[in-house]
Amino acid sequence: MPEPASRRELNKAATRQAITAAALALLKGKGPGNFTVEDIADAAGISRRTFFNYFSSTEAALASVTHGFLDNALQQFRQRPADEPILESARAALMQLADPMTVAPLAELFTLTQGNAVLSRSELEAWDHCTEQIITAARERFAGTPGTEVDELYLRSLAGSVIACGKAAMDVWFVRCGADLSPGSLAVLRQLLIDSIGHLGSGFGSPATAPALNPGPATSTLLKERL
Amino acid sequence: MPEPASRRELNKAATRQAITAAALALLKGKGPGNFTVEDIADAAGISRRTFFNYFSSTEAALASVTHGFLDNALQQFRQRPADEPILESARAALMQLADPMTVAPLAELFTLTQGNAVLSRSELEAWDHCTEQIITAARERFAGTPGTEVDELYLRSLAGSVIACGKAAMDVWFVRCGADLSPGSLAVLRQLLIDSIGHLGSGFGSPATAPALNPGPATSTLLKERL
DNA sequence: CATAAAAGTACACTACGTGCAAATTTGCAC
DNA sequence: GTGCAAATTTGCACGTAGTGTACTTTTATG
Repeated sequence: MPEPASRRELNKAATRQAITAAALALLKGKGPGNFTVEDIADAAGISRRTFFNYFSSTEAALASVTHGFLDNALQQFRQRPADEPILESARAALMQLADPMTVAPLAELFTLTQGNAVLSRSELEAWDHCTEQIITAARERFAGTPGTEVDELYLRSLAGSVIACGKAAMDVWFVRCGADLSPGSLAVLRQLLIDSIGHLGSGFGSPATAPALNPGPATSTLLKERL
Repeated sequence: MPEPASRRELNKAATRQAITAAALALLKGKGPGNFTVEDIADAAGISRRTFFNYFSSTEAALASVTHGFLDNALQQFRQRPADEPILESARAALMQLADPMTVAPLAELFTLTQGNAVLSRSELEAWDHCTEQIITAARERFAGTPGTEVDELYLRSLAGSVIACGKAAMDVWFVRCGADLSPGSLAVLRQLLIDSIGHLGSGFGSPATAPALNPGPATSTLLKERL
């Protein structure tokens, strides 16, 4: 699909973009809960009704940021070689999240919604949606191996755990570095993602105490797949 | 706290119970989205305004079922011995969920809300809330070991993964057994919970194909803790 | 240019959630 | 049981959310 860029598609994409931009601007300017759908519509130059043609709620409009963010990782996961250990694929996909351009909007959104129950609810939904898609992707991958039936429990446990680890890494990163997008901060995020998947790969058998000044071994000894 | 049972407390608890019961009855009778807060209030014998004194929304009233369900497991987790391998504690806590009395309301709720986006959103929130509480509980446990600093990433990854595995087991169970609460069905759930935590404990290293007719080894070889 | 389809808009309507003040119930002392 | 203070319920009003519907504008196509 190189050129589905008809005028209509472009307009819709532009409108959609205008809405999320307006919503983010209002969130930054007035704080969560202090603006209405009508405010967003006015700022985006559309009618209130049209807003609802694009998003079912204010939170949905803001959650589109997270969706885009996670879709990015999912896309990475899908194009990993099928014979690669699945945790390695997950690690590679999550690593994509540490890209400045990618995390920037999410980091901003995260700092603005911290501590707001209503908004973080939509965030949860986005992560869950991503989990479902990973389950689908992983199922398709394993289905490629003929003669063996796919273990639904394995799939769902694995996908859920991977997402949980990614989320944990993001959470710890935000707490530790705030919205800092400097190379050093992103390196921290990358390491956190590696370590969380590492913990997962080692069955959480390592001690629960921080390696502190010795980040090396935690990442080097973990991803020893059994296949 | 053996007797905080003043008249006021009892009345409030009764009202709260009446609300959730009315909400569940309406959910069963009319289906999700086909009844209003006013309907619930009428059925519970209170005013619409009073409903909102107890719950912030219809979904919140229904999610209280899930909260009670998960609080049960959390309570189990808290009273496990502190020197026990943490995954074993998690397994024991999750095992509590396979009790007929405990799962019954959740199973009913689950079948009624299957495929309803609005309602499952509140369910997600409940699971996430439980995750946060497990993180707190686990942090307190590890903090008991002096001289060692607690690794936030380990904590959050672990708690998130455990919850994800519990959720995965429940999902698979519902798909496989529906709302069946027979001893056999509960045995299946118990085994699913054991297996999911087993996968987690072994770092998801076992092949992704179902053991099929050989359920034994999957559970016996997994929980080999490294401590 | 004609015309059909797609997208945006105006309007009306139900329901949600909350602040507020009046009314009712409960706990407690006398 | 009477009086009184605190807790709880209730009715009312208000702004906002979300949706159905019919109407207008924009875009694609011949």
